[in-house]
Amino acid sequence: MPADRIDSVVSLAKRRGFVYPSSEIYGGTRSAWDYGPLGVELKENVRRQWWKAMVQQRDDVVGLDSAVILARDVWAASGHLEAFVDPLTECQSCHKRYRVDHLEEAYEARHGRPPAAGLADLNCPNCGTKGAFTEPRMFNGLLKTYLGPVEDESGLAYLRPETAQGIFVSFNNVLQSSRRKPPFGIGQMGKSFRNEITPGNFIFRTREFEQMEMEFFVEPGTDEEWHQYWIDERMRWYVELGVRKENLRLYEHPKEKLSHYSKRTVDIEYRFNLAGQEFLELEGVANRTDFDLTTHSQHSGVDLSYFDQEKGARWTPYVIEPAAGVNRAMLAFLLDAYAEDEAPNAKGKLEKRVVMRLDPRLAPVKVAVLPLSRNPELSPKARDLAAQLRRNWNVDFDDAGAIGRRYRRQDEIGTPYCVTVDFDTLEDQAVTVRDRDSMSQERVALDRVAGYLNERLGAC
RNA sequence: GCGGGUGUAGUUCAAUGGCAGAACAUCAGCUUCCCAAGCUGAUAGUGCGGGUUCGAUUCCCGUCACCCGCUCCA
Repeated sequence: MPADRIDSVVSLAKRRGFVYPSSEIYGGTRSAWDYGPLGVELKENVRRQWWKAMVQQRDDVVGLDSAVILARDVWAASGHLEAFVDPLTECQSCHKRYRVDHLEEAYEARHGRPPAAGLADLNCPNCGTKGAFTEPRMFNGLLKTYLGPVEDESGLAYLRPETAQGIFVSFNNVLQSSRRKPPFGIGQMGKSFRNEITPGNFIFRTREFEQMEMEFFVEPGTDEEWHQYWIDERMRWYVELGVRKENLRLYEHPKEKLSHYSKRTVDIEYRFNLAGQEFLELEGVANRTDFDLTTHSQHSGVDLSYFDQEKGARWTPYVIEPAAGVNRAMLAFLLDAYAEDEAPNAKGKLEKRVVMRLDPRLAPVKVAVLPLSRNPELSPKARDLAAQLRRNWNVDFDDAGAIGRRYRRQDEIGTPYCVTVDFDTLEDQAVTVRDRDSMSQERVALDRVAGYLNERLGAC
């Protein structure tokens, strides 16, 4: 893979309308990107494929679309208020975490004065080691807003930093209304917000981003098996949609660095070659144990455990969570689809061709209809065909300029099929269908075009 | 957050303290045109804000954005 592939993809993204810097006419705004006409299609296709694989095609998963702004108590219970908002430090000896202000208050209470050298003067309350604290850090913050007419504490609300909590707090409702029982899952896609300290690297880390999360509820004791199942399942998904196996790898989180809710987390990493690192996280598959359901039971006073009729026992399900980023997935698909090869030009000389080898299910445009030239007979015929095909797929119609150039334009955005209407069409009622990858051409009768494409594109 | 770098048309690059150019791309027209062909024409730019100056795209300051490195990364 060329080292500058990311640059080529970023440039192509802007040029062809996948991704632009947001608010560009005002100088841009940090870490915000807009998805253009092709980007919105690609992103939607990524989402659709996830939903199909994770919800629609499974009997044991149902969907949900919860609110972005949840009750404030949700974030107190989930641990996010504590873990996300305050300056935290960690003892490098025993890896216990503290709020910096708590430590300093405790010191002052004992000595009557604040620590002169700050954290370096403090002993770890747990293991006693002195001066082993990391620099205090504001962890990923929650974005705040104020609801209602007065901007005061009573209206304070948070934008969700993950979609998962909306699932946990609706657990009982879904359980009841969908008549499912563990093992079963609840899937959800949507925007989340994190006040990242260091956003950047194109769309890789942004403060506003989109998640595809699924919480899979299982009986305690079966959780480790299910965890492995979902790791494999998610790897398979990426590969099936065009990510090369050699560009993926698994990363096992070290025990001492696990997040507050997790027993084991395995990341699916992709070779992004960003931020000075070869592999970066694409998706996390976490075993969240019964942490979330238990903590919400305690804080809300509503029992979120499950009564197992068969066994006559009540237990709190463990949760396996595959949590993917839509934007990261889209970038990975773009990077692995990007290819340069050679194709003959009008003079028969080989020239560089940029081809996005996107899986047809992901391609923003499925079919381009191209009359051989702009002509009072060809163009209307081609327009009619385009209108007909448009009932099933995203279709581009283009009659401007040379035919070769129009093929190249479609190659660059990953359109799998080009249909050319030529002067013979007026006689034989047939068109040429050209395949993006094989560059092969086939003559297909006009009234068979939709069927021909349907065989190849299926339910794209 | 720290250090460094870069901001000129959609893109890649020129030039200049005194009218900012080109190529490619885009758009329109001509061409029976199957892989970025040809011809004619058109649209389009000094990130933003100050300062110095008769005059600033150029020099200075600030700011914003992006890139690289470090840091961070539940």
